[in-house]
Amino acid sequence: MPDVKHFDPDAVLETVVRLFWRQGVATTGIQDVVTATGLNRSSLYATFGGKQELYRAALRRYTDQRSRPAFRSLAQDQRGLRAVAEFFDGLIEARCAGEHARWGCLVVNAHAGAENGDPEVRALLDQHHQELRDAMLAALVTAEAQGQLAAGTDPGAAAELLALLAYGVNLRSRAGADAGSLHMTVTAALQSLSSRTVV
Amino acid sequence: MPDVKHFDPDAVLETVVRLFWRQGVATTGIQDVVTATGLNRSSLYATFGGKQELYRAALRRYTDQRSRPAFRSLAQDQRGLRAVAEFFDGLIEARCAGEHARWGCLVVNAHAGAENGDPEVRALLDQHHQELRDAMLAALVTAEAQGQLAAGTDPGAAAELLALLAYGVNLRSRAGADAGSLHMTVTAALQSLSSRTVV
DNA sequence: GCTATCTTGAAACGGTCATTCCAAGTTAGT
DNA sequence: ACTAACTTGGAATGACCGTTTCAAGATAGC
Repeated sequence: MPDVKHFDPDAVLETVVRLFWRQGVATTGIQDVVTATGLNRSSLYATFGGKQELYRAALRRYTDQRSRPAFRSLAQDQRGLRAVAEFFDGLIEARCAGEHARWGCLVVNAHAGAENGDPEVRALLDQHHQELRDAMLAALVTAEAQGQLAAGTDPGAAAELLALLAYGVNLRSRAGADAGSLHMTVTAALQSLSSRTVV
Repeated sequence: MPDVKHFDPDAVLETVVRLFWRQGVATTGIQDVVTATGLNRSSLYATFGGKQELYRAALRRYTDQRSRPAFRSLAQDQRGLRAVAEFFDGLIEARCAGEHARWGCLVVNAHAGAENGDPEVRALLDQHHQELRDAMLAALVTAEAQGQLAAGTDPGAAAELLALLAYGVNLRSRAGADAGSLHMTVTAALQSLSSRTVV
């Protein structure tokens, strides 16, 4: 009986993700969203609710579609430190060149804003961090089993270290950090964790 | 002949720093500044100019009064890796407890916002990064001279690594990261850089 | 005490913010 | 074709944004 939506909510949300990602939440107005998506306020509010709910939905979509797949392939990669190195290679490439260059990471950016006061947002940040750390841990456990880790290295602590390093890469890339310098830094980190038999 | 200011611009700026630091720039209105400082719009604009100039001044004050002194004492500390460890200890303590707990770092937060589009802000971020890296480097060169670094460790790359780690600590602490976990991570990082003769 | 020069208080500026409302339009089942 | 249920366009909401303006007040040198 009812009328049906004249747009694809998923495509709209993807547009919103990119808006918040590039410009930040606080500096992006509902008018920007209306202009970029082409739909009007009524449809926007009826579909997603207000701005904060829209931001939460964007954050969820970002982690679902971008973060988690990358974490999954890292966790499943059986090559140990090589897997970690390639994860960072892809990250740096995506952050410094191409369509999303200098956008950083939506989740990392969210840490710095005032929007992390929202408990639901905070929970998403924590979940994202845990998933990143766990993926690193899986790769490091594999590396350890293959004798790639330096003696006495705690995979758990090293996983947390690499996760924080990823935050740093995301942050600095947004301010224009040089890709070569970031690559060098990651290489140094991995070398410091590795037994010197592999490099 | 003229009248003289009825307030201390330096004290006002310190109040503004804390406002921007805690709440973020985008979410802090001029009205918030007026309320927090007690002075009115005329005096505010006559003394500091508009909001963007006020923010730039706050950033300069933050780096002058908070970042740079910490960097200086790190660079001058002759104990090598121990100096680095204490730098991070102080950082984590300041970020997770006390008056500024969960505020993160004003400069790190600035990376994520839209305000880094301002060339002058961008320059401040780059300068801050360089000073942090240089301080780390000085400590690491000292460590190397004392045989504290693992063979084959490049102090320059390691300095950059530790700088990025500091960004990660600042970011995650703002989202409520546990101090103990951060300490553990820093310890793991330093251990991975150290020759196993010292711990 | 007068004056030149600055500061201060308070109101007002146009613009943009997120959100709401409602009449008109569209659809699917009867 | 009629209707119930929903969507859409577009205007309107009041609140707040950063900034400007200007008359009144305060100060230091004469």
